[in-house]
Amino acid sequence: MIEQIKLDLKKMLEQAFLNEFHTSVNVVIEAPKRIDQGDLSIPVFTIAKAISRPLPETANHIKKTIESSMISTLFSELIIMGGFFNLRLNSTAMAQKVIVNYMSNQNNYGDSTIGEGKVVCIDYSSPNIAKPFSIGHLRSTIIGHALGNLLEKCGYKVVRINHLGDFGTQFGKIIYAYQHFGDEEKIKKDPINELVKLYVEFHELAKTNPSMDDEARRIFKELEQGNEEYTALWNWFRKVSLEDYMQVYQLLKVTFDSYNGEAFYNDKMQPVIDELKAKNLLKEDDGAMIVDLGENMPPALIQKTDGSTLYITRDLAALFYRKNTYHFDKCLYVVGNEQKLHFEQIKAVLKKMGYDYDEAIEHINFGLVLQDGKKMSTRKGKVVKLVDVLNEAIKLSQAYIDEKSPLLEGKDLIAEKIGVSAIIFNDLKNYRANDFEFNLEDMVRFEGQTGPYLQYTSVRITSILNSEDFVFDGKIDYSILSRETEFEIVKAISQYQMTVEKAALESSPSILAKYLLNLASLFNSYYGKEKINVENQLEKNTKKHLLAMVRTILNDGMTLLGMQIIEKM
RNA sequence: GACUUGGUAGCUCAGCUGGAUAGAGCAACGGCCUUCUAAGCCGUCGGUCAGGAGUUCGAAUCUCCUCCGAGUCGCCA
Repeated sequence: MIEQIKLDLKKMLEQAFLNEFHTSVNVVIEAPKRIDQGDLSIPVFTIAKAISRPLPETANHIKKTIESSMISTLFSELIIMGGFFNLRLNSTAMAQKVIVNYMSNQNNYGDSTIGEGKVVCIDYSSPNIAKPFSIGHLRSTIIGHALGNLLEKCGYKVVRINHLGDFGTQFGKIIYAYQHFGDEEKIKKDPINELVKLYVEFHELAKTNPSMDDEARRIFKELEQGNEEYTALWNWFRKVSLEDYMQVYQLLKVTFDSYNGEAFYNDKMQPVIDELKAKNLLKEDDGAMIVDLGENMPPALIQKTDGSTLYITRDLAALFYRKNTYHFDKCLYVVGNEQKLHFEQIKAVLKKMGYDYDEAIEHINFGLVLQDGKKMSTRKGKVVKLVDVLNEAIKLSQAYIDEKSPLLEGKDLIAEKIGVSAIIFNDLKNYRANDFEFNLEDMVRFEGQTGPYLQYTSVRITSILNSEDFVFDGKIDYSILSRETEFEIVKAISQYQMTVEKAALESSPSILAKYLLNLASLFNSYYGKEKINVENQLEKNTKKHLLAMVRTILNDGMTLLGMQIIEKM
């Protein structure tokens, strides 16, 4: 709502300057850093320069223009402060608008229509079969899930795709290892760990025995061509791995529309290769088939010397399949920073093939999960399992509950919701592209800018609202909402929708996360100095309206991020 | 070496299409529970925004150079 006012003001002023000075100026309107500087601020420097007038004259001109305009009633004060022109909003009028707007959208407050009629595919989570669900996949899962929710809130139709890493040379290696030194019983008992052991062992031995790599490649090639023995093993590995991942998805409450992984595209790659050939883009180089992408980018390797395919070949097949099946307007890939080049290459190949939707493909990159400042690697066996981290967080929140509210009913489920949500929020509160040092202590922290802080805030409000019947009836004393402390909260409430849209458009859940922290902090300060359940009925009712709106937003926002809402803690 | 990305308080990070006195949380220290949940609130301490030069009325933000970390650079994904 504030955004709308800014926009109206900007347009009005720019038009006025155009009319009077025949100059097109860019009027910038921002929020001042300090409350005593008003609600909105316009730096006058550039405008004065554009119309070649002194600062004071320009500022006065702005003042007169606003005073004589249709929107003058929106403001209660116009202040000239040095080179800045500051405005204070008419808080009563503003508060009324916010309440009316809220009452007419109570069940879907903040919903946006910017994505109506558009389809977005999101490729996220995508763990590698036969490997543990790592902390890196956790990031992809959490970010992708939140983005899906944000986009849906904005009206997009979202297709959630778990592009399982269920194919590739790694399977040649694991099958080789299994056949040479594997043990069926052990795998049945502890599938993923045993498979990882085999994989790690393979790499150890292959260091001194390079022919093993050739052998693994051969096995994978035969698997690709349908060898029955290998296919049976592959199916088994896939099945036990998926069962393992499902535990994590259930804990995180994450679901997908499609689990089509790389293997699904096994029979869809030849057409891609044929098309590349037909378009004269494929050329042989050292026995492999590549697409030359010019001097600024390394070539894309489409087919290996032995004829088997690569990651990019499968991703291209997947891309075409998605385009034809879902007719997406955007296709997002929630994948780590280290694959930046890969996606640039995909776009480049697509463009070379003559397709025009390369701009629709977006690599939603995220920071690497580092350990001791270095990338974690499965090959060295240094993997932190996600289930362990989640369980650790749940255990800690159980300890917290036992200490702080030992009589709480349904402790176990609440502990799970707090622990899991803490992990999710910890990941989403920071800008996704930054690297992420793995630190269990930080991940399960329960004080300060954390998931539990948001949940706690919501619970506090619930507790107050439930103390006696409350109905959102709009019976409000606006002189209370227009006071400085309350009005700060009203302003924040009015910015929810804009925040959701921004987070969705920039694929940055952290924007929403920071907003929620700020809103919660505003409430907690307020709670610290104002009593809500006061004698005066109208005052009490007014304050409860404010709280109800804050809670609606907190709960909705947390849900969008993938966190879970609780009523008591 | 080339390209990408980052360097802001002791730690984790916001702020980056140029705007006012650079903000939070954690840690440290001091207050606040006979009153709506103290997983909270209030306060104190903490800064050469890596370094240098430039553009500008104005630079953490833009440009260039240097230093440091990370990632990627054909047969892994």
